[in-house]
Amino acid sequence: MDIRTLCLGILTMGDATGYEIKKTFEERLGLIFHASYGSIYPSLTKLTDEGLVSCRELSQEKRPDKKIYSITSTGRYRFLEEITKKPAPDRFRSEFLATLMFSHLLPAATIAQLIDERIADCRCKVADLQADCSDERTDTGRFMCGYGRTLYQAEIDYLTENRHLLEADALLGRRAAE
Amino acid sequence: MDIRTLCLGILTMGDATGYEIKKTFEERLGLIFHASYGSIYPSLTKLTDEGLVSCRELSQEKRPDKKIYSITSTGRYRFLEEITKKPAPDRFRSEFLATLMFSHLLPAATIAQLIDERIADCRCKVADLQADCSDERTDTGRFMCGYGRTLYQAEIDYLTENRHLLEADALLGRRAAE
DNA sequence: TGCCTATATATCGGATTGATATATTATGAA
DNA sequence: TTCATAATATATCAATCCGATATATAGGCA
Repeated sequence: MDIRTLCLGILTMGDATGYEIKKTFEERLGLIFHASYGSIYPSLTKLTDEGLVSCRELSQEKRPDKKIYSITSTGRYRFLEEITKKPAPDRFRSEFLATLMFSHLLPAATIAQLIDERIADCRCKVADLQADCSDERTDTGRFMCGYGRTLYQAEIDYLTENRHLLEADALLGRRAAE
Repeated sequence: MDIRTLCLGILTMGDATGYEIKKTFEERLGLIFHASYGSIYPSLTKLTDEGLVSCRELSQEKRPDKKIYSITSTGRYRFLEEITKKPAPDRFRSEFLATLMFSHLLPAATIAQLIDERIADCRCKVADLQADCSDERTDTGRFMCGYGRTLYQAEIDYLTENRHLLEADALLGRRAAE
């Protein structure tokens, strides 16, 4: 599944412009999938060429012109085909964890600060998700919020209980380097 | 932090060939960061050009020739600079969750099977990490294993307790489509 | 007045993936 | 025995995607 397919998915929920699709990615898929204009606009052009979406232009007076995209019936069928395929494994990349892998090369205070900031970030995300959840009207929406909240909370708990392991390696590494 | 930097980090642990660096990514950074040959080999070439690593060639009799890379002192310094920077936010992409976002378009049985398979995958990963953990000799290694295990277990628990929310939406969606 | 945010489209360089090519040996199954 | 495939090793290519940047207008606010 690529961004082209997910644009199609977003259009099953209603017509939208490229700009609105970007907002949907941020607001509703933020936990799951990211997409930039640099991939969304070319996707929409390609989908139009393939007849999976249609496009009507709307000139506005006080705003730049809009291109409003609608999914076609071919597009709807293609999207169903795509989401019926076995999903590819998750892709994950964490510079935070990559840094922690080298704890023994860093001062213990740096590691401590890094973890403090991470925990603060996670708490912030838990709070945001908690707030969003009450606005969600579907069970699927609530499921997604809960999913994020649970995993962020699990991370907070794990970091709090096990950070001493890294802080110990940072101290040992320093001593070894002296 | 890019793959170039992480190759440098792996070389702080000892000399290695491109092939061995790839194995290290899979075995020790599998949870955290992925890299393919298509990014590792060009990285090593560039790092050599920049003087951050050095390279000696070793012709082998019963194997293809090796290029063994070593980090230089400039490289070591550069790596420390890089990991002292504030880490960029995690990048995450899940086709599994993206599919679940559209539960209402799929039969309840498909959703159920998808979640069953996901739980099986997670259990498998928890078991692998459990086994790996006993081989780890550093606190940092044990911390990383524990981190993965905790998050996969949290996912299993959440899916088990909340899958009914999605299965309900799948049934509702079907009924609405009829 | 100046600055930021929001609306809206578009493109470009650079990073990265996944597949493929090439070549040899070892291992295990049929 | 024979066939397949895993392991060792390097390298490149098309396609994908991100982050930054360009362009333009309007509204809010200090």
